[in-house]
Amino acid sequence: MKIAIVHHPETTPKILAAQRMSEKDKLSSFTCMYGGTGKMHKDNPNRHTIDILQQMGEYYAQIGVPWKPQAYQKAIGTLKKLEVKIDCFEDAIRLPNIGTRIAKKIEEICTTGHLRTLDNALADPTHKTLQLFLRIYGVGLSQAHKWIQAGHKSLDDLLALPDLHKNQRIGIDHYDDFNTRIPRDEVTALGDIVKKVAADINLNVEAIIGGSYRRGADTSGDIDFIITKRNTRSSWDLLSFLETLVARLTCDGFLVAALTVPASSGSKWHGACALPGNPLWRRIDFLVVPETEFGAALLYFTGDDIFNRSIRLLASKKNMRLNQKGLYKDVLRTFGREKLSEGTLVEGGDERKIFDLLGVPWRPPHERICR
DNA sequence: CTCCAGCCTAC
DNA sequence: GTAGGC
DNA sequence: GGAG
Ligand SMILES: O=c1ccn([C@H]2C[C@H](O)[C@@H](COP(=O)(O)OP(=O)(O)OP(=O)(O)O)O2)c(=O)[nH]1
Ligand SMILES: [Mg+2]
Repeated sequence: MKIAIVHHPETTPKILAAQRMSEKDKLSSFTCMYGGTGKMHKDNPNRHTIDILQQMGEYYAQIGVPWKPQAYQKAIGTLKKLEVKIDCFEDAIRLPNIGTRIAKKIEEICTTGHLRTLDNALADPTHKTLQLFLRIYGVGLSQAHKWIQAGHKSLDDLLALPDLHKNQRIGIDHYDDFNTRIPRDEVTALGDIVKKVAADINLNVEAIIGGSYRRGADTSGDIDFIITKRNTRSSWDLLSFLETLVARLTCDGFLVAALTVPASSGSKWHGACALPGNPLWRRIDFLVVPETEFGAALLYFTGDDIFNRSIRLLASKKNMRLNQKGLYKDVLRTFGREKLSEGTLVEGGDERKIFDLLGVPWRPPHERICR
């Protein structure tokens, strides 16, 4: 029995528990295996570190550095679960998803309160403009950087450009709308309108709101519908319904723009809508799926995106493949993990069965918040 | 040193 | 083929 | 940038 031994921080039970997550079974490195509720204690002792690392990751994403943003996201995920403050390199380096580079940064944040790398980055005068442009729907890194390079500084500058894409123009015209979160009650109200019209067209159709709403969020970035119909076996069986639905909702003045529409093989309609009497345009998505693909589609459209990527990666490690249509087995891949064969469908209809088949404990939607 | 999800539409 | 998006 |  050890007595009177001074406890080094890294030997506290909480840190040991976190270390254990990374060792042993490799499965625990998949965030889909334990999920998350997105709720971090407001008194999380690492909140300042998390905030700075978040900004660092966002910065790398904005300048287009590949993978670093995801790496920061994972490191942040680790810190969010801790109840103990990590303030030195030695403690940080022991944690899963935190290596030497981020451990150093954690120490710098805790001793100086900030990160010089980040301060320098944010001091760049074009950075604010970059952020402005990147929040335009239909504008990504490539376009935003080209416009900056060309000296553009404001949304008005951009509106004068002759070669704006259709959606980029809409994105600029409705810049504030699309960057305004939608309160949960409004999502419910928008949902009721769609459900009513859908039922009026065909009583065998069901419309479910997925996305962040299904995960229980109090505000959403957009509204995501999964639309299905009894006794259907291909999304092709629902395309005529989708056309009718869109036509009716457009006629009613509810749908105000189409952003992307499905090709003959497609199943997703993306556009904008507005509540009567509310000038704000909201982005809206319809995913039409046959009964046989409902579970996989629900899983996909419930997300979050990090959860999806994690569970799909897990599937691929088991020689399977998960997409919005189903779970497939015996998928052949190259040494570079590139898909060579489709594999054979094992399950598409039932969300729970997909979890089971992958050995992932069932997570209700509100426990699939991994960012 | 290699891998990091998987798919769709617009241009 | 590339960009942007879910 | 981290894991394997
Ligand atoms: O890169 C992505 C983006 C989204 N999705 C899935 C998960 C996500 O939950 C769903 C709907 O996408 P959306 O962009 O609407 O995200 P959200 O989770 O609904 O959040 P928000 O409140 O911002 O709409 O599509 C992915 O699988 N990969
Ligand atoms: Mg959404």
